Amino acid sequence: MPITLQDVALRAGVSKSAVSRTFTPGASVSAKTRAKVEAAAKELGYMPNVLASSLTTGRTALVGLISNNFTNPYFLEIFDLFTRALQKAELRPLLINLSAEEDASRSLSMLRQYNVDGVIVASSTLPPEFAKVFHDAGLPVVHAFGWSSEAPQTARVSIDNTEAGHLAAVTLIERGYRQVGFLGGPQNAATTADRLNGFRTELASHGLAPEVQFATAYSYEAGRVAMTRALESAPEVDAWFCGDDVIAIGAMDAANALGRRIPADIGFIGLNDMNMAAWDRIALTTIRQPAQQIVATSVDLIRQGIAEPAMEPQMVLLPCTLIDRKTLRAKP
Amino acid sequence: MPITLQDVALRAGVSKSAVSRTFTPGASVSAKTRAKVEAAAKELGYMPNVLASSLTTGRTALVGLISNNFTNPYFLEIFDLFTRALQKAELRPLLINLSAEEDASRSLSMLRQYNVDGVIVASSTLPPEFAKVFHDAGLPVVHAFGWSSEAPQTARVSIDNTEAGHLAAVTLIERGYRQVGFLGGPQNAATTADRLNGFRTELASHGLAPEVQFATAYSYEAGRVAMTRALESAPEVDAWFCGDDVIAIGAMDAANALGRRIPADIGFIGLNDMNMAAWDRIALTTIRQPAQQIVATSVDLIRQGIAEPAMEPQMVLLPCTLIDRKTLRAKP
DNA sequence: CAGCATTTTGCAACAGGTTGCAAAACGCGC
DNA sequence: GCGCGTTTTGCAACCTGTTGCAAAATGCTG
Repeated sequence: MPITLQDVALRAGVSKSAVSRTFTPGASVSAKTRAKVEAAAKELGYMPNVLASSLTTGRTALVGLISNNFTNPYFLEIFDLFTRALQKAELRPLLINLSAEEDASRSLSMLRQYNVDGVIVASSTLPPEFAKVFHDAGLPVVHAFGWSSEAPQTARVSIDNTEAGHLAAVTLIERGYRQVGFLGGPQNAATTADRLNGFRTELASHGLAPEVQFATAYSYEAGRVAMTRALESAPEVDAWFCGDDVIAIGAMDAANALGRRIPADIGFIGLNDMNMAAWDRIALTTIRQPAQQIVATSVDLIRQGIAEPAMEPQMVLLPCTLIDRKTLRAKP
Repeated sequence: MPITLQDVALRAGVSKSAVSRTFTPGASVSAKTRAKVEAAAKELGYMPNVLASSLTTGRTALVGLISNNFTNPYFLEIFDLFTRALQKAELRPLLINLSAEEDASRSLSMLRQYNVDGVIVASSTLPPEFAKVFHDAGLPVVHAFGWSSEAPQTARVSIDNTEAGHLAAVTLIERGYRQVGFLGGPQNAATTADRLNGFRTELASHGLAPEVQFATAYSYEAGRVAMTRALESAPEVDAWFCGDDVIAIGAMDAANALGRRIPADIGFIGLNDMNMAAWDRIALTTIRQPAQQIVATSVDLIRQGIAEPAMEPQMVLLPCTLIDRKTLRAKP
């Protein structure tokens, strides 16, 4: 049914090789042949079959895009950025949703079956070891948004989470808060430990120690239930650093529901700076991850990894910045 | 490098065909051969190469998932549902982001190059004609969330938008609103006209006519600017039906910014019922689209389309329901 | 125009599978 | 053990492109 190389060759009166070479950048074809082939191809509406050519070239331009963050609106922004960046790089994202999948290793075999050129893991809750599996299978991989300081050596790009924790602590202290809390994302998330660490060390240098709680997921509900519990068990805390904006929103709604006003009675600072954080009714003071840069860098790294498989996996840390809105009281 | 059919055949002491047949459901292999092959395959860690087999079978299990709604959080829920449903059906989503792409037709050629088995268009702003292009190219296609009553005949699944408009009008009237407005999504969106139509006819039967406005996109900002303008030009309107939840949120923030209280001074009803609509600080009264069913049906239709390409494209309309929260005053 | 270097071309093998067909093996009744 | 119908098996061709290699064509110099 569809037009093949053969058809075009026949039509143009040349060999299959000539046609193939016309569509292979850098191959040796005379201008005359090229013209004939292109004319024939156009007439017939020919498109080379990527899959067939992948057989010999070993390249599919397919990239596995793996995530399990489908309840956190921030990741819609991330997917938007990733798909655009990949498209610009002429790479095609094969999207894998690991939210419900217990058996993550199956995704490896699936991606191998499709001969993907590389894999991007966009998640902070998938363990770094997960990314390593691809690396060990000889597949270029980069882990975005999932840095942990003690993770194995796969390429990754993220903010410096220790630094983020530090920044949160500095900010809270500067605003005069002394009884502070840490409401982290899932305890097993790669990033949580570093954030807590940075937060703790900075507080310690002021002789303070945080109340520590964890939400069970990066979601509104998880933030809400964790904060409802926390307000019970540690009512004295007057400012919380939340490991994620959506958790922060859930937490704030929990606080409001218990009659606490923000920021008059209790302050909140989030992390991510998703678009929604700027909405009037949210107006969340938060630490911004440079999502655009993280994504651009990740795609760059994956391209390098594809072009130069022997290369050492690179790890890049990007800086984060404070975005001041209305959920923390002003500097005294 | 990777293990091939050949390797397994050699190892198991059988022919290539025997190995191939072992991995082809329904093919004729004796239990003994199958056992030998499976053992050998396991030892070597063999996985069939889908791409190679696609050459002869013409099947890739790849499905193009096309959208341009990457700023509306509702669509993260949609992507979550789609990826899961597709995965369950053993289909792989090749994700295409058309947000920035002016030349939509390029996606057709790209998807053809990858030999996708089918295409799902998940968008209300891509014109029905866009879906038709795939249909005309002989590719099974279903258009989800983009029904328009006068669209060409491609398979599609959606709520009955006329009915949704009707339901919104009935609800507003029942609550005693008489000066009502319609703040639609983009004017060219497939669904907008039907919604307005249903809304209008029901109002007309009560001798009323709505103020009509359109947002330029399905986004918070678009809703906000449209409502800021509308509150200026039609301050007398005391309840708005918004063509989308996120537009409604932007609109409500605009109203609040101008000092109007919700629902005391002005009421809002949205459409979609995204998870976020239930958040305390939003608590949006809205019309729920049965997203789960729309997705499940779409995936079903695409499977049918793949299995039985000659089949007539089906069109299914699902019912929507009112979810009452706090942005409309109670029944008098 | 011959002679030589360079570029272009087609052939055939190959990538990793699938499948129609005929031959081989099997199962079973007698 | 034989004959017959079924099932299983392997061969070889094929799916759509790519590529090494040698032959053919071209360009250039003298």
